[in-house]
Parts: sequence; structure tokens; C-alpha cells
Amino acid sequence: MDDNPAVEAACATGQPVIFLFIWAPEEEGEWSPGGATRWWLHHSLSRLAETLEARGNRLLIRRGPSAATLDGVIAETGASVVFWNRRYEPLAVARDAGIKSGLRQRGLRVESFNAGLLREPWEVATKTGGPYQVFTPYWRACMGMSEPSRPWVAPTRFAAPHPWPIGVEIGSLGLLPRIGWDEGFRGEWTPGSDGAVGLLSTFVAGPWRDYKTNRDRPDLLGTSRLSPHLHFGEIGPRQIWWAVKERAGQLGLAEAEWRSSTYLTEVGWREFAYHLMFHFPRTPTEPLRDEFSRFPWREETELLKRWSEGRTGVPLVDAGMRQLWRTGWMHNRVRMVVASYLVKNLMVPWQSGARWFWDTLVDADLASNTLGWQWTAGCGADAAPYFRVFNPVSQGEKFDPNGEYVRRWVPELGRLELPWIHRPWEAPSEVLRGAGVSLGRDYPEPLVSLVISRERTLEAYARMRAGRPVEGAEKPVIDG
DNA sequence: TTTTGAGTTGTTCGA
DNA sequence: GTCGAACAACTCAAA
Repeated sequence: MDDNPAVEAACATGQPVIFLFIWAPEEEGEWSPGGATRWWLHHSLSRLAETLEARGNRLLIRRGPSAATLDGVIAETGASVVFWNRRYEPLAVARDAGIKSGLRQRGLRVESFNAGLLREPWEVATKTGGPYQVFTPYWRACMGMSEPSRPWVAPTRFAAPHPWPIGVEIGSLGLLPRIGWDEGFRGEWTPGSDGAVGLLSTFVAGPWRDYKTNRDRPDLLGTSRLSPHLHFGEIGPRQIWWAVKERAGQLGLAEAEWRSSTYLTEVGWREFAYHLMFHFPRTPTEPLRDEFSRFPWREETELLKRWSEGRTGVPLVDAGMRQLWRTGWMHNRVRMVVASYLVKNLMVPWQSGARWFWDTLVDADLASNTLGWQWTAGCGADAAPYFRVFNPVSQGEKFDPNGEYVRRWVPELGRLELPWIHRPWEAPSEVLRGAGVSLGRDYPEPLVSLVISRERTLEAYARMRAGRPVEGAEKPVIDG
């Protein structure tokens, strides 16, 4: 609710304000919201409606094509001013530009605003005027610009229209899943601005100081978990910036110290993701580096299925995939591990993983999801070097040192001790028996050998870079 | 135009 | 067990 420039501008007109939400998922093309984000949206809209009612107004919900639906509301109410906060997905940019110019031609006052980013994607440019493709100079350039403005605080009353336009009920949008898949979401999340503000203040009061080390620990609560709130605009990066700044002031930290803190740098990566999506709009589906279109990906639905269901036989990977399915979220460190495993051990196209994430993450965000997957596959801007293949066993031993994360999400391994918790296939048979685990019955044998599949991928990358033709028949998938 | 320095997140191998 | 080097050039950004 706070730090919302469109609402701020609307209030400044002194006129009654109509808060309009238009549901038009077909306009998002192949990126219409997935199941988990629909769940979030339902609850986010409900909270927003409650908040507006408490402040003397309402949330008007309509469905149908955006332009025509908006025209309808304008005709019914006689509105002469239209404000919104910008979106940056390629289709949304094109649509909103069309709506803006159409309304302006008809004499309406139309403005769009930046609510979601510290910097607009087109504001940041290299000396030659082009977009950045490397994070560090990009972020340095951002930090050299003026400080983000202080967040606006919304009033406790909004002037209401008379009469009220008629809308549809939130429930009629059909956003909630038909099967009870979202049970695990409820205890985990509080969609809405209040939940976001609460998370932010808890985070800066405590975990923020140890973020640099604890952020990599999926067994701890070391991150802010604000990503879904940010995606839905329930809170914005300017609020984060100022919350960090205020906390740093309390602690007496030097300006340079908090500005370069790892947490704000992560906010910077989110900014960079939007910068890239805006300037390279094909990248949600296509590799930025086009030599990667020659890579011998395996379009194997069985491998993808086993990965999606968390049945690869690699504990850290399976734990992550099950956390995702149950809670709509996965720890960032584990996202990198499962993505690396899918792309570099199973050789399944990164786009397939991106689509599964799109459907199951409550924070599914086209810019961040695209950057993350292209980074892992090595085909994006400033991507991981091709030879960097995560080893899910060493990652587990390093970042889930007690195996608690794995045991929480893979309960059939609950009685397995270190070090076998991260590599059950190497455990002596009496250890497995003692833990009540029979590989292949209670928990899968590994889908592939980590060593062999790694070598196979490195060879494929080497061939691709050399521009050599890709062999048609590959070795069998199930090996080792 | 050319040159130069630098570049999120790792793993493996051998001393 | 620990440490440094190799992995592979390549592209970007700026001087």
C-alpha cells in the first residue's frame, strides 16, 4: 500500500479514487500466471480489498481484455485520469504502451510510474549508450546515481467514488487450485503488504547482519523471503533500501558499508534481471548466447518428471524439489543446485526447468527466473562458466552440514546419519538397513552418476564451443 | 580504434 | 586435511 506512486498521484488529484484490478491472463501469452502465483494473487487481492475497505474505499475487480475493460470503467464512471505502475514483461510493455497512447488520443490524462524498481531499465546505460551485460559495472553505475526516493506513506482514508462501479468477486476468478495442493502454503506465507512489512522489519532487525554467511544455509532462516511480496508489488525495493539504511544508522554503520552489503547487492541482481529482460526481450525462451542453440539437450520427459517430483535419488536435489512443491518456494542456494543438476547432469533444457519453476513458485517472476536459469545453463549475460558444475553432494555437506534440511523434506531418509544423508548410495548396507532405508524401494537409486554425467556435459560444452557438429545418438541416460 | 582489466554463487586434482 | 592451480578463452566496459 505504501510507496505506491500511482496511488500517490491519484490521491494528489483530490478526486475520488477507483482502485481497479483487471484479470486478463491470456494477455500474458505463454507466461500467464502459474498455479502457485495464482494462489498468491487470490490472497493478495483479498488482503488488498480488506485494506481498502478499512480506508473507506473498495477494490474493483473486472475480467476481460485490458483495454476494453478499462474503457468500460471509464465510460461508466466518467473518469478523466488513469494512473498505473509499470510492468516490464515484453507483452505487458507492448500492451500498456498501446493503451496509454489510445487513451491520450481521446484526451485523458494518463501516467505510468515506477513502483517496482530502484532504477528504470532504460535509465542505466554504458558510456556508449547500450545496456549492461555484466553485473558489477551495472550495479556500480546504479550506485553512482541519485539515492532512491524515500517511500511515500499512504493515507488512512481514500476518497470514494459515487456510485460504486460493479465488479466481480475474487472467488469468481478461479485462482485457487482445485486439488488441495496449496495446503502447505498456508502456514508458510502471509500474502499482502502487512505480511511483507512484517517480514522486512523482522529481517533487518536480525538476520540482515549475518546475511552474508547465513543466506547460503537452507536449514536456517537466513534470508528475508520477500521475493513473492516483491513480485506482486506488495512491497518495493525502495522500502527495502530505506529499511536497511535506517537499521544501519541505528547500528552506527558507515554509509559505504551498508550500501555494499550483500543483501542490497541481491536487490541489485533483481534490478539487473529487469534490465536484461527489458533490453533482451527474447531471453525468457531463447539463450542470450546463440551458440547454445546447438547444445545437445535431451528432451526426456521421464528425466524431467523424476526431477519435478523430487525422485532423482540425490537427497539435496529431492529435498529442494519437494520444498518447492509443498511450500511454493525453494531456498536460493538449493535452486542453484537443482537447476545445475537438471541442466548439467541430466542435460535437460533450462527452459523446461524454468517452466516448472514458473508454475510452482509463489515468487515466479519472468525477469528473475530467466536470469537464474540462463546463469546456471551458462548461456546468459554474465553467466556461470560452463565448467562450473555444482556437485549436489559437496553442496549438501557444505550448506546443509547437519543434513537437517534434507531430513525435513525427505522424511524417508530421516534416520540416516552424516555423512550418508547426502550420499545414501555410498552408505554401507548395514547403515542403510539400520536407518530403515532400502534403495530402490524406500528411496530411489541415483538417476545418473554424478561423475559420468558431469564429464558428458563438459564434453558437450567443449564441442559446442568448438563449433563441432553435435552427434545424434547419445549414451544411455541411466548409467552408473 | 585499440588496449586493458575484470568477471556471484565451483570442483577436482595433485602436491 | 589443506592449499593452490587448472579449468578456457571470451566478452564486456571503460580508458
